[in-house]
Amino acid sequence: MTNKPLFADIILPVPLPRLFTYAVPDELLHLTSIGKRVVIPFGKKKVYSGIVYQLHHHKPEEYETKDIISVLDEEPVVNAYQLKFWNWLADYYQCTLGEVYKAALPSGLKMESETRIIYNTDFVAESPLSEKENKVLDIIAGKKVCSINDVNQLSGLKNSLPVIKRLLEYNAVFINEHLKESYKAKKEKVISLHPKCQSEEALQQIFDKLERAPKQQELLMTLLSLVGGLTGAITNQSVVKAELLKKANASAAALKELCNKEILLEQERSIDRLDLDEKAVEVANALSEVQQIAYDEIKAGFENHDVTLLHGVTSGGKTEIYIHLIEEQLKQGKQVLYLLPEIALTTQITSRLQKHFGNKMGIYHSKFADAERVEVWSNLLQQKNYQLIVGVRSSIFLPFANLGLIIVDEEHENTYKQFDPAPRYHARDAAVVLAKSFGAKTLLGTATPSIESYYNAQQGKYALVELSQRFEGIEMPEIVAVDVREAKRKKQMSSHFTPVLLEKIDKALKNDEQVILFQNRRGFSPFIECGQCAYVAKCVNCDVSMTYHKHLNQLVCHYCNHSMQLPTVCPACHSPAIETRGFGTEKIEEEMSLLYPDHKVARMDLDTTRSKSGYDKLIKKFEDGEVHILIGTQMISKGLDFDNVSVVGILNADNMLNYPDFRAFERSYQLMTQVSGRAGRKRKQGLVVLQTSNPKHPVIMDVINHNFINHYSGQLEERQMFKYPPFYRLIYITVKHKDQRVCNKASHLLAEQLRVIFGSRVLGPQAPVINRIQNLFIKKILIKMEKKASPAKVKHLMREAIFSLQAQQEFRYVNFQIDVDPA
DNA sequence: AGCACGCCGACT
DNA sequence: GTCGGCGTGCTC
Repeated sequence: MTNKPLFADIILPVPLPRLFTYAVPDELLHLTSIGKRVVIPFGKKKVYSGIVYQLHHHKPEEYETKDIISVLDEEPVVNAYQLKFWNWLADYYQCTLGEVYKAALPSGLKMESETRIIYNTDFVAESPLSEKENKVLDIIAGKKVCSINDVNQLSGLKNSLPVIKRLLEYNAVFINEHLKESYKAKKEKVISLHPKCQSEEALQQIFDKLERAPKQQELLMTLLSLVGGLTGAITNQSVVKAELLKKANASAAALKELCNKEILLEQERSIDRLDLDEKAVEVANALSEVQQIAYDEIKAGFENHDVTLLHGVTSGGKTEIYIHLIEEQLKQGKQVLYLLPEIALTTQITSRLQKHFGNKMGIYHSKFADAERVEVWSNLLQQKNYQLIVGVRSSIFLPFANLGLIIVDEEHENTYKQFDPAPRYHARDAAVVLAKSFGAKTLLGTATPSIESYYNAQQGKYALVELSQRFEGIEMPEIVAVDVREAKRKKQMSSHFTPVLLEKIDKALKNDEQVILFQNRRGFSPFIECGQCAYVAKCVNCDVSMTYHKHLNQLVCHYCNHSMQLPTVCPACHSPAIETRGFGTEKIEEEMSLLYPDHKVARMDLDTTRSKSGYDKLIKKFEDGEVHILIGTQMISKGLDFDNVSVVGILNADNMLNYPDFRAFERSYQLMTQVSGRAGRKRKQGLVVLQTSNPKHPVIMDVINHNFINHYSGQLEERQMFKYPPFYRLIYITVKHKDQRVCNKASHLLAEQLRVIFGSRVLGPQAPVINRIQNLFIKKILIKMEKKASPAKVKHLMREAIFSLQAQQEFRYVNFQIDVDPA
């Protein structure tokens, strides 16, 4: 048999729309297989790790292949289900496999080369070096081995590359490309009883021998108590070294002595950071009658549907139903994925689930260290203990092997849609596809279904289960709309608060109850304006006004984070009459503190919860009653349960409703209903005060009446009339370029070209509300396709049009990005 | 996307 | 002259 040379098509973390073919050298033949990571040279000097996508014998003709350097894995890190799923994603959301790869793997499993500069200790200069060369060489000599970045930083030079290059020519330094693997298994030292001493008699003798060494004796005693007594010690249980020393208050020397005497044994154990011990697990609570009915209906729905939508009111006890469903899957040895929007994935929900599923449950969260994500990944890969994964959007990429169920909680949340960078995927929709590939079911749960999902349910594509009673007979909150315009006219407003709201807050605080105030805008005020000449401070990079943040005393751009000092006089007319306009959470916080000096006010928004602990701490404080008034952005609307909130205030319902987007009403309804759901628990009806200048607005009426169906049918009618989802499929093409003229021209030509094929389905190009972000001008083209049109064909034609445009010199650097099913 | 290469103006 | 900016082309 002749051995034909083998080639591998590799997925690389580069945004190029193709795979790269490498030759598999003979010595790696038996090691190379699909789904494994391989190290390959790329370009002149880069080294990457990529994923083997397929193997074949077709030698590429147009170019010489390079060889694979090495194979990193003994077993594939990506399985066949995943590769199939990646393919679907790349195709549906119009991105490259490389982009999917980048999004899918935790960075610890991706490796990029880093150039290392190594000092030549034998170097003797033949001719004197320049000042710069000397400086750089000294730095390298000092560190022996360093990266280009190190040199740049330490030398203060903007670009030290040319200098390094010259040093390289003199042979003063060497260079090698080194793959760095950022993930390292964490190790810890553990102590156990030495095997020689693992019997009762042996221990007795040892204690006798140690009579004159009380410190060592105490150490041994402590070990015994920590492992749970004599039996624990004899069955070889171990204790973390640091913990033992601390508990016994002993010195390392004493411990060393015991190890030398072969009484104790010190070993290194790589900890998974995951607890592998079986934990006591709580049995799930029995379902209430209503919950039981919903549970049965969900199961019945799965009989003949792949997807079931559970429409259950806020605090209807959905989680309890989920727990029962998960339990059932785990009993059958199936895996479950429980998806939550980023912000809702809090200790509140995870600890509740952990009680039931103990160490069978893994958490996949973007705020966790990457190492922990790698561990979740490998735990699943090796099919260790994890059977339930609770995670955010990106957990759909985990290496599942036999999924039985995916739960998408808060299905309506738009944070399931990734916007930047590609892949611009919707985790809910992708989850349905993922589940299908396993023959598994998907459960969508929410109190405020998205129009799309509810439509699918109404059409019979999804099964629909309604859970309309709140858990334990808690009443739905009473919602009152207060007319801000009228209050303003009557001069009754104190700042941004109507008398009704203040009165209710007073009452709640007097009763020792808590208050939540919702304002969907962070910062102090959304813009500052000169009272003299109407100058408004704008971002230098983006076409937006700068938001004033008082605690920083700075103006911040919410699009690019550019910040600047607050001017003391107007930059345009030099008048000192600079005024803040509008209001954000920060201002509300300040005003509340002034109005209620005896109560603790806290604010929860992006600025106060940048860290994971910041968020948890705030919630804990509020739960413990340390904070009486909580002010927040939409963050507070998501999946939080508080026991003692009697009043919720929505400070400005209008700015959501007026947002120029076809989903503005849908989103407003969802947001207001979800925020309202935070009010009232345990035998007491909560109150929601909704401040608006248009109390008769249909969306507000629907919120007040808890009338989802009316809201839904109204929206559906509009969607049909104006050609929006669920009747039409939307695709946005965003055109970006730093030169406005080029951007305009490119977008016009593209729209024209598309119109030839798609006619009036093409809208635009239009300048978005914010037409410049980070110095790039933006135009948008919208394509509205009938649902029945083949998306594959549409996308193909669209790609062709973009491709032909990009082939023109003028538009070579124009950036086109495609967003399928935009949120 | 990076990153090298090469051309050009600015400044010791 | 060299430093650094930026436009252009390439990656199996």
